Amino acid sequence: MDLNQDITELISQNHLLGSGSDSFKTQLQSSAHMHLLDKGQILFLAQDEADLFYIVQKGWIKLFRETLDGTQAIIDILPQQHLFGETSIFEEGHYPYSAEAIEPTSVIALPINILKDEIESNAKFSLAMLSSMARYRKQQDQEIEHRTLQNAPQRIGCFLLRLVDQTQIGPVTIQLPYDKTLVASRLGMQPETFSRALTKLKNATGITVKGSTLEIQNITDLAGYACSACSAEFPCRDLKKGSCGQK
Amino acid sequence: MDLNQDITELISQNHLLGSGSDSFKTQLQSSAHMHLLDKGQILFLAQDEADLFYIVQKGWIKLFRETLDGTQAIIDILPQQHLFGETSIFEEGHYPYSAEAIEPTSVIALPINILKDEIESNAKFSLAMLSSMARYRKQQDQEIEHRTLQNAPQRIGCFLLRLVDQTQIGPVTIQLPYDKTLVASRLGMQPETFSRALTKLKNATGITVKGSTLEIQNITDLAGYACSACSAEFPCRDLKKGSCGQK
DNA sequence: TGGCATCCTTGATAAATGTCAATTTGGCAT
DNA sequence: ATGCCAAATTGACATTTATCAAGGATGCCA
Repeated sequence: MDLNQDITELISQNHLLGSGSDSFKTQLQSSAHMHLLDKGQILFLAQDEADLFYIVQKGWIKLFRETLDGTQAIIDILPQQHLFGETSIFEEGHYPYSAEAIEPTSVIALPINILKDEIESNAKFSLAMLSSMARYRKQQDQEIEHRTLQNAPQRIGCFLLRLVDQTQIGPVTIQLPYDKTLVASRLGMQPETFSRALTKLKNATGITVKGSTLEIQNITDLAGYACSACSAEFPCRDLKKGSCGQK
Repeated sequence: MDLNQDITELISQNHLLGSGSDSFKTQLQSSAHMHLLDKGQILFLAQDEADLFYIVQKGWIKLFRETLDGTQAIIDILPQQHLFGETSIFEEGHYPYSAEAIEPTSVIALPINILKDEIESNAKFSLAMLSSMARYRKQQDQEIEHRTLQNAPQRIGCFLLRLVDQTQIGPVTIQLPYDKTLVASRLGMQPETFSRALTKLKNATGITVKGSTLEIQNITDLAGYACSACSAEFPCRDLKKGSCGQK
């Protein structure tokens, strides 16, 4: 069947899950379920009891937390292939964030117990988990640094640089992966600030913007502008891999 | 000897190292060296080759990274007992940050290979490492949220709350652990902003300030002020443990 | 094709934070 | 005690970002 085929691939292609034992992968596969989510649909809320973890099969998942008055802090916006919800293993069985589909999205639900057992019984796998956590941690460190040192236009520039093949030289055309409003909140700023900051970035680096399609004339110029307020040297090789890490 | 005594205790009391095998601890102990650092002395720089990791024995260690123009982003300021430098295991053997003593400080240097071997050979230990990383990760998530949602006075309030026993009710006297300038940079703001924000906090919550000694009249008021812009409910039990996590 | 909802942009203004400069304070060593 | 140095505060001002309000663009569905 097509579905099983897909799930098998998703599991084995995932950096973390793929490094598990065969029996682990078989077990996962046989208990996997696909969930279809509408745009805006909530998959789970922070503090919910966590029996399942997920892989994004298609679409995008927004992870966030919110204060009592409803203000949201976006933790991340995950593309295909990404794992999420698995850290509840270390959170006494509760999700540490809420998850919502930002467009029609399908996810694969997998029992978290199977993962937990594999971590505890397969030393090699727990090392893989460690290195996956380490990669994530590095990303978070970078994120904090960016929020501290970069202004709005620079954060946008940095975001764009991660969307492109950084070894390329010539002009590149890229597509924003989701709404500008979402990019804004992903970068911790208001939509209005994003809009104005993008204009500034345009004037400073010569990129062109048409809707959600951007053209970078000169990657080096963009990097010079964005990365001057960052401790990581360009190209950000760490981040390229990091951005495919697991949640 | 006193020194060996101390090191033995430091190692066994550390949440992570203490969970290692006996031979691991013996090995660590026999290759441990004490380093004395003056105020302002650099222990290592980001990107340095990492053969050693450290425990703070006495004093404070500032972890930071800086951009080309010398602007610093403080990652953390570590008190006694804290581990640091160990994540270079996952960074191809290079330190991901620089470390500096902010006052006369002694640290214990330990060979990172011993740690690496223990992680790879002792499954139980690698689980402990995992949970230590998970705790840290949670802290980082919180940190990002705070920077996104809290303003300067609230961040200060939150910082103060973590210095006190949050279950207490009556007035509490606390001592800032280090310079206000450092607290400011730890919270990602300028010294001037810190000073003014502390005045605001004073007016809003009735705390009193005399030099580096603060008195909180009513913890609940302070929490109401600071935690209203935070997704974690007060008291922040996660953070209390988290703040003793490893680096 | 028209209409509608959503997203995006822009303007005006306010609030928060950063920057620079000038004092003031407080601790420490002589 | 005195003087000195670093830390802290305060004022004036610039910059950045947020907020509120209005108008324009875009895409989708009937």
